[in-house]
Amino acid sequence: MTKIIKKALIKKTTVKSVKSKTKKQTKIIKKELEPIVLQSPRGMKDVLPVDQSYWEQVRRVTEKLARDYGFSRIDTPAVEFSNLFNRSIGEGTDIVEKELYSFTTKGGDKVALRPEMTVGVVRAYIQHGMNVLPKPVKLFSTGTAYRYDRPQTGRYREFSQVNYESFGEQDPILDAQMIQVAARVVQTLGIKSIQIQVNSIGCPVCRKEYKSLLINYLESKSSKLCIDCKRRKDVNPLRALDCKEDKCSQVSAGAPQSIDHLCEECRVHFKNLLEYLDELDLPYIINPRLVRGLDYYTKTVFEIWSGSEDGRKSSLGGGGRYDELVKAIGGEATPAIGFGLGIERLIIEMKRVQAKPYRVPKPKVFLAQLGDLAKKKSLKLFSELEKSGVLVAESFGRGSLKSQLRVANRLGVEMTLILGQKEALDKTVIIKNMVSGEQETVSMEKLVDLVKKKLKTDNVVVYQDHTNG
RNA sequence: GCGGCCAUCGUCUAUCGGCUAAGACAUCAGUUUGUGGUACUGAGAAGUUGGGUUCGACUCCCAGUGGCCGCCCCA
Repeated sequence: MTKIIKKALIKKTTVKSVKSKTKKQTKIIKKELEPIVLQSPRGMKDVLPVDQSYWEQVRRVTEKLARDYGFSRIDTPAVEFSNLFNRSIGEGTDIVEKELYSFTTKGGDKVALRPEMTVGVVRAYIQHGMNVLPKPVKLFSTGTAYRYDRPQTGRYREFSQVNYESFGEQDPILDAQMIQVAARVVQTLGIKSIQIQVNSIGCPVCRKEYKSLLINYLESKSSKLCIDCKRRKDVNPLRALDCKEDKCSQVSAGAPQSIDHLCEECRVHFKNLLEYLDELDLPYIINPRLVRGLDYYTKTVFEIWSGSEDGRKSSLGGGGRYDELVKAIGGEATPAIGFGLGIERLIIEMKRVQAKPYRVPKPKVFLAQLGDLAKKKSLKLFSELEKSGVLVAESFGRGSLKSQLRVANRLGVEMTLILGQKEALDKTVIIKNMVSGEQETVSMEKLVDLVKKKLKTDNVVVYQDHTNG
């Protein structure tokens, strides 16, 4: 970025010295001053038309399930005050420490692009006094989030999430239901083989005790840890349990596990959750080393993983309970739980398992026009068809009938309406059946109804064939 | 933030220290002007950027940029 500006500045000065007097040349020079890089910023992708069928499918499924499970939609800004994230996600976390897109506005406000969805929803919940609504308050949101890290497949600096949050209910039945919703979303999208990982990291009280226990343990085995984990044991000891180094996993195998050191309340909560999950027939595995990268979680944490056997597994999303968060950022104490799923990751997985995307309806009628008068009339005819609900394709810019029919053929339409000079004068239109090639001339007045009728008849035939077969 | 691999038309690929950079698919136009497919003809379309080595670089070297993979982290 700075490089480009520098380059431009350098060019500017050199150009000035050889600046010509003619206007034309100045114009060309001006163009050179601001080189436009034809490339989206790092880690940010265009979602192209060819991919929209997958996105549309995700939108449909996630929104429908949100409604089915009683979630109301909420949209919050992509930008929030920086300290909202610092306090809730945690000062020491990677997300805040090195991945936050933060900047100061012209007015001097310190703001940041949201690195996840939950915190903004919680802020909105408090700000708008949603605590007066009947509990639980269930909110669904979807949008982009931003993290400044190194892009890879399924990991972008701008990425999209769907997010489900529920406020005001502490019963573990809700934990189970949220996990169920997450699994439902993923599986409804066609990703059947998934793995649900659950864990409990306790409440602030028992987690603190467990933490010091773990630190003591790691301290005693310090010599057997890798360099990273030596650092981790002080910063975030729970992370050391997740290290892939051989020697570290040996150490962590013998390490105290958080679920063995929960307080009575947390232990019962977790036990009940597991019972609900059993009741739901949701297969899960307890991953005692599942910790999440955000500080606000308490008790239940979970992740949904794609279940590919060929090695490559990726987390599609996750979430957990955050009973302390609402109070921590200024609301009244409210138990809550939520989860997010990464849309890009869902789509990667859908493609991998060849899940069906949403089929966008295609036009079955093509409108071809020939000659000046017909061209003028065709514009209105098109809109009349559109208004009556008929999907029509056209290629008004093309001159020859031949090339228009070629397009019609390639689009695979059922019929082409031909409006030529002669027809325009007679107020008629030719209907050409693209399968049989038969043509008939009909009056302009009857056209719309006739087209609709023809399409309908065809559809009926299709349905009949279907049921009989 | 660290390490590794990669970079040619819209897409996929080829080639070479001398390049007028080749092909396929796709696109557009046409094959006597009011009818689709196939076929045929033609057109447009590329070396990521900046330096260096060299008589000469798309090709070799360095850096930037971007992508991919691993770590870290996570969606």
